[in-house]
Amino acid sequence: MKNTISDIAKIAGVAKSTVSRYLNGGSVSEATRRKIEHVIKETGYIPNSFAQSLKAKKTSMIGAVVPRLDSFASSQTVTGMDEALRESGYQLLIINTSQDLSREIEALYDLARQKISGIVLFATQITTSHLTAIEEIGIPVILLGQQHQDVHSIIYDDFAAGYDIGRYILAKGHRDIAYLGVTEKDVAVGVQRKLGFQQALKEHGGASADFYESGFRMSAAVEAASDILGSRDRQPSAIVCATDNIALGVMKAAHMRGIRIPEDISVTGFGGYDVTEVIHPGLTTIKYGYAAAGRLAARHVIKLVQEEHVDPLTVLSYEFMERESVDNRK
Amino acid sequence: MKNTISDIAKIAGVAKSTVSRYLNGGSVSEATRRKIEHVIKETGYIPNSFAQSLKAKKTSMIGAVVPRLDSFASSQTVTGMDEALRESGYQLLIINTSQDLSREIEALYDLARQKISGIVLFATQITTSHLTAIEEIGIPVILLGQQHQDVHSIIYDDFAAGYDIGRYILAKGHRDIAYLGVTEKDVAVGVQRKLGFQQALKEHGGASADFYESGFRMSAAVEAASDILGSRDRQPSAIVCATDNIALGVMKAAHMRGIRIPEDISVTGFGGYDVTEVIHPGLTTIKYGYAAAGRLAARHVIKLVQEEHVDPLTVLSYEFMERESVDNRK
DNA sequence: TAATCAAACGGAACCGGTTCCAATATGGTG
DNA sequence: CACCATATTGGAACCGGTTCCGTTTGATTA
Repeated sequence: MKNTISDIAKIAGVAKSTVSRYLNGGSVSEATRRKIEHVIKETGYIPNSFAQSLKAKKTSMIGAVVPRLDSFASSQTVTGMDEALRESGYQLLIINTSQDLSREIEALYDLARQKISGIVLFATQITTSHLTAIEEIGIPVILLGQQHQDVHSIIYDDFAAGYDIGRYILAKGHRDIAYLGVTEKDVAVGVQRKLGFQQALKEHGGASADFYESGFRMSAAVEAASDILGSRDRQPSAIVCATDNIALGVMKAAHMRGIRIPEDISVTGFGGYDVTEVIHPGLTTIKYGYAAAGRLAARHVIKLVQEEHVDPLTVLSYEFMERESVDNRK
Repeated sequence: MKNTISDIAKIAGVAKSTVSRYLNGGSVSEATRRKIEHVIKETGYIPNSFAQSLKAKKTSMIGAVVPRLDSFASSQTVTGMDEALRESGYQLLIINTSQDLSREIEALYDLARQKISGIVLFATQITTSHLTAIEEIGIPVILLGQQHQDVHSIIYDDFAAGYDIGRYILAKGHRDIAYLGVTEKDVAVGVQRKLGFQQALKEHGGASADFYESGFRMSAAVEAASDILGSRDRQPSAIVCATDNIALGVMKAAHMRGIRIPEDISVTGFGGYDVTEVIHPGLTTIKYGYAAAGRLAARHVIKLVQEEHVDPLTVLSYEFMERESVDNRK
């Protein structure tokens, strides 16, 4: 049972061009329409989409290149993208790079080979390899989470968010602060948030902060936090964390040492993961609209595919979520 | 700049069959090899994978049909699948159905159209439409999370897990128990876990349980829990929840009412989400190996594609995670 | 030196659709 | 009834690769 369009045509006693017309809404008489319909139902014929795309020279697929799937931010964003794409008749093809930069490049070429119409790149760093790849494949690309002047970008306002967190912590009276960040290779998370925070610190004056670095995973944060909490010299009264995951790690480390939050030490996060709301105490954090960002990225990339105008840079806003993890400095 | 294999051939001054041979490791002389290599580098030629798959009549893609992406279980499982597939040279195509059963059916046909080699279906319910679709598309399918005699299945041992939880709660001295479950349409989560729990109850004797139903989302669980905790008649000393999300909802509801866990009431979950470990108190729960399940599903589907033997049913084991959310009944 | 053989290569068919174009059928009009 | 516009249909070319087959070339061997 091969079931190609020629088979259908033969059985129905018509030319395959007629079957094709039937399938694509061309002019077909009522009589043959019924014949063909019957044969198709009978045989369970499913058109081969390769042959179609080969002729059409394109697909209705949009690629998403993500560093990891099992994070709150990624999965929310991807879900948002998927919704928006489906509404517009596009299909999403997700490529997970497991945080391997070289695989991001591979992914770009891979998607080009598959004649994907557009790509959303969940970026952490933009290297020259990225730029040449984007250039070479000749497919519209949207950068999500990082910006570059040569590529359409959608970013979160990490600087402003960091600034807000800084102001808030200072307004709560904290003067000895630990900032637990991540690698500066990640411009948005590692640099911008910290810069915003430092700006607040500078404007305020009279407060000092020590800067530490941790990995993105919670276990790394637990370790880093243990170092901070365990040192015998002056303890910070607040720990500002570059991500919610890190903040959760800090809270766990604190709890293991019998340090109470927020009575003994205050903690803040970044991201607005769902769990930050349900845990006790609730984590004060910055909430980004990941799903909305995904939908926006989808809409942008579709516009680019259709050669409509898209602003080269979109800055997304955020929400400040004040919960219970920050106390007034005694 | 079209850059088809014919263009390359023309520029290099050879036949396109020669270029094809060059690309696929056929016999090509050193001289022409260099010529072609040079032209390809020069033009940035990328072969069109449609044309390839059209001829090959298949792809190296495996589809995953998932009800939602933004859940811990799905994203972990998908990540595991992705890893295993990549190792074997397959690519993963994820289709998110947003918990819409009819879209699962669509997805199956969609994947068939795209000549996907195999499918892993993250199932919640198996209807006859599912079975006819699976039958009709003629592509190997693995059911993950639910079982059916006619389809290769991988399931978690939900019955045994429910039984273990029941025994544990009873051993801790609880006699008035509330079971907060989900719809029985979901055989694995809604039925099996409950049956296991009831079995433990029956074997033990002398304890009673009230059964409630909630949705899967945390907000639904908060509401359901509020009903249980708010009723004036006899309060249960323990609430057994069918998922971790529901347990988290219960914990939140309890906290909002000033009810302490585990001092005033004990709580258990199912699933083993990461957060259950970091929250306070840690949630006693059943931990499933989602990533491992994903990898296994990938291996199974690959075997099916290669027409090797696969056991029709694989039952995965689990880990009992005893934490702090259950106390001895006073 | 002639016969033999393998490597290298070109040409053509094929995968399964879509679409253009020309041929035929249909129907309405004067 | 002849004529013309329109609807329907079949045939063939094409999309961009792969592969089979037959020919050419150069080297090896008798």
